[in-house]
Order: sequence, then structure tokens, then C-alpha cells
Amino acid sequence: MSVAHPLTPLAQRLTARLDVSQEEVAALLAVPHQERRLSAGASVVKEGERTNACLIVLSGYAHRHRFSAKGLRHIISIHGAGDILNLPSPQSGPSEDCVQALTPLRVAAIPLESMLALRRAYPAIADGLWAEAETELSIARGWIANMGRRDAKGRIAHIICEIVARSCPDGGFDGCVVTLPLSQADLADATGMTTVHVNRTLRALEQEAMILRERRRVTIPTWRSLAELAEFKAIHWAPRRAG
Amino acid sequence: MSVAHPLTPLAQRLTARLDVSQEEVAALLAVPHQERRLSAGASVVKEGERTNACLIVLSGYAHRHRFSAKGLRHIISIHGAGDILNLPSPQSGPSEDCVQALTPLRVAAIPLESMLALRRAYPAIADGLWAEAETELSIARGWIANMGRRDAKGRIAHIICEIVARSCPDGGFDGCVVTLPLSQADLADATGMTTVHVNRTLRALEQEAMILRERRRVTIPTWRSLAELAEFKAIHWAPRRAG
DNA sequence: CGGGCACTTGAAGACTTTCAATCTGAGTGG
DNA sequence: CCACTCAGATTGAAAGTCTTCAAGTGCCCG
Repeated sequence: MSVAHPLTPLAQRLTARLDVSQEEVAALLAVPHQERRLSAGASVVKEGERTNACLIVLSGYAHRHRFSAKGLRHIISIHGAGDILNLPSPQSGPSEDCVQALTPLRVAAIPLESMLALRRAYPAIADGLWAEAETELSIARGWIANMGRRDAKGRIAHIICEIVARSCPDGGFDGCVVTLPLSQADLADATGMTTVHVNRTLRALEQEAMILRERRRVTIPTWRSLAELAEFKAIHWAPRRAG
Repeated sequence: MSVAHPLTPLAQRLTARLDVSQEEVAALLAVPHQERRLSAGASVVKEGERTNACLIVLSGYAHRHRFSAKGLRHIISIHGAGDILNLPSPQSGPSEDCVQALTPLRVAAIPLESMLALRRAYPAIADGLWAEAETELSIARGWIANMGRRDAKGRIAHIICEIVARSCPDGGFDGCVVTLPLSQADLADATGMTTVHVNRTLRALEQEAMILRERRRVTIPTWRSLAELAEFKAIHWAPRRAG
């Protein structure tokens, strides 16, 4: 068929790490869903909101954040195509996070009930969802370690690496180019720095030839050295299953 | 019966948030398992290790950490009774984290296969495990926000609050006392600070009467004000299901 | 009683923030 | 087509927070 099924990003994600039968993929693609299109900056999930749908990013980028008592925003994660914004748990209370589109965003909303039914009927799908949950948790913990024991350059480099890994299906390579979906203020809120310091850190990275910049378009001359500086491990994004 | 079943902490955890039938609880408690006792400082999970057992903390505290390239340790999470150290996913690769006992620790090792069978046979248990995964993820994200947009006092206060919430079944109250399972060096590695600064921050908290100290024994005169300073929300530890 | 580990303390210096402007590019309306 | 506007990006200087380095203290355990 010439037009890809809209839920393809989800199917790819769930099948990337383990074997799923044709029948199960078919069941997954047949699940009822509704596609939503949002423009950059629009809210996907609001704090305190209760949703009875499972949201999947189809294309574009979003970020998840919380606010401190002083109104400071902290970005907690970035989401791209295939990411499940809320794990399908029957007991989830109101959302603790806000999720906002960074770029024009396409999202699939699958009724929670359908998702739970799918999970219960097909063990391989359940396993895929578990793997996804495990990945999310590991990424979040990677962010904790990133913020805690790494200097400004390392932190910024790490986020850039993550975005590269999400953009390029095979991870980074020398000379690869990405357009950062995050402004410098966003980077600041994601790394616990100030915009001023983010700006200076980006310049420092540029002067060390770790990156080239042209507005938000970033080129990575040698992926290896950037990944090393960032201590970035690609295991969460590169498919684990050997080809 | 006079002697509690060893897996009681797990059962309590899974039933705290949703309804589980007698039959399901019985199945859970009947799952084969092996109890391990570790002394403080012992390794529970090593980095790169592959485990085919699901590990549950029965009593005591443990912490999870990763190392940066420079050998700096960062503590990523703290685990207490009822916590599941590795989510039962059939596809999990080698562990990315180390887990180490902070105090004398009792851990139950449930064969992964048994856990998966249980998960597949009893939907309520699967749901409980999902809720647990969701909680872990939310706590991890809370740590990210904690490290990113909070000052030294707030960060330390937050960890103290978490430990209080884990120790006291009903959360903190005025005058409650806990013995921190973490040394000042551990607190430093958990908050991204230096031990020197942790020390000074603890003293500052004491001088503001947020805490009283006597070695690692901490008394909280007014829970409310500490929780406010820490911006601590107890939702993950307090049972959600109304009595 | 000695050793070791955790904790405490002081002073100097590095890294980040804060505050306040200025600059730039993209989009708007005249 | 150009002036206008606005958000994002950039810069400088001063002030803080936090780290580093180094040394001293106290407590537990063998």
C-alpha cells in the first residue's frame, strides 16, 4: 500500500525489541484511535488532567515539564515519534506533568479501554509495552545522572545526542545535521541552567568543534567525540534486535 | 497466623492502589521465591549483570546508582520495603544500574518466569505492577525536577521527606523521627552536591529549625513546613485508595 | 587503644546566576 | 517594499552559590 498506516510509529516501536506475530501487529493497527494535530506550543496534556485515552506521538516533538513552587519550569523529558505519552495503566490518577508540543505534532489518541484490552489479549503487545515502560524509566534515570554529575557542556551535549538519536533512525554519524526542537530557554529548563549559561555553553561547544551552529540547525562533525563528551549511550534508541 | 508471610510487603504494595481478590493475593503469596539477606554495603545488582529473577525489597533500604566516566557516582533512586528493584519485563537486557544495600537488607528473588506467569494469569496483578511502574517513573521524574530547579536546601529537604514518607506508613507528622539510611556522602551523590556543601546545608536546615539532628537521627518539628520547603507531594507513598 | 570512616570547618577559587542591555531574524501591517 | 514588533539569541559585569583543597574532630569497632 502506498499510504502508511497512521499507527505505524507505534507498531515499529513495539516490534523493535521483540518478536510480534503478524496477527498481533494487525490487531494493534486495527485498534480504534483518533488522530489529533497540534501546532507548536499547544498543550497536549495539562497538569491535573485525567485522560481516558492513551496518547502516542506519530510525528513531531513534545516535551514534558513540571513547575516548581516559584513558577520555575523544569523539562523532564522529550518525546518523539513512537513515544507513548501516558502508559496504559487502569489506575492512573490525574497527570502530574504537562506535555506541550515543541513542533507541529501529530498524536494518536487510543481509548484506554481498547489499549487495556489489547494488552490483555496479546501477551507480546503487553511485553512490548513493558519494554517501553522500562526504557522510559531508564531514560529518566539517565537524566537524573546527567543533571547530577555532569558539567554544563556535558549536559547540553547529552540532550543534543538524545535528539540526534531520535531523529536519525540509526543514531548519529559524522556530519549529521539536526534542527533542535528546543530553544535555548528550553534547553536551560531541561538542564537546570540559565539561558545565559546555555548560550555560553553552546558557544563553548562550538569553539571546541563539538558542534557547528546556524540558528537551531546543528551539525555534528564527529559523532564519536560528542557522544564521548556527553557520555551518551544509544541503547534506548537503537533497535536492540539484531537485523 | 502469628508469623507474617515474607512476601507481605509486595502484596501490600500491589493491593494498596487497587482492588485485588483473595484468590489473586493467595496466588501472589504462593509464588516461588527465595529470600536473601544482605548486610549494609553489599551489592544487590551489579552493572551489566543479567538477572532472571525479579527482586523485591522486604525490609531495609537500598540505593541505585550509576557512574560517570570520571568515576563519579550518582544515586538515582532509593528503595525501601515493597519496592520492586527490576520490573518484570521479558526483554530486559543487562542492568544499567548498580543497586547496593544501605542498611541490612532482606530481598525476595522471584524467578522471572513465575512473575511473568503471574502477571499473565491475573489481570489485577498485572494492573498492580503497571501502577508500580508508573509510580517509579513519576518518582524518577520528580527527582529530575528536584535536581534541576531547586536549591541545595530544597534538594536535601526533598530527600529527607521521601525517606520519612517511606518510613512512616501514614507519611510525616510533627515530631516524627527517622534515621537516615544515607551518609552525607550518599546525600551528596543523590543531590549532585559535594559532601562539604551537604554538611553546610544540613546545618542551615537545622538552624532554620526545619530539622533537628543527632548523628543520622533526624527529627522533624513541623512536617508541613519541611514538606513545603521541599515541595514534596506524598501521593506516591500514601495509599491512594480511601480507607 | 589505634585505625578508619564519617563528619566538620576554613579559605580561596571556579562555575553559574543575576541583572540589564543590545542584537538579530522572522513575521506584520502600512 | 520598508518600518515596526517581538521573541529568541547574545553580551558584559557584578554577585552568589557551590566546589576544591586541606586539615581537624568525633565515633565506632576490632
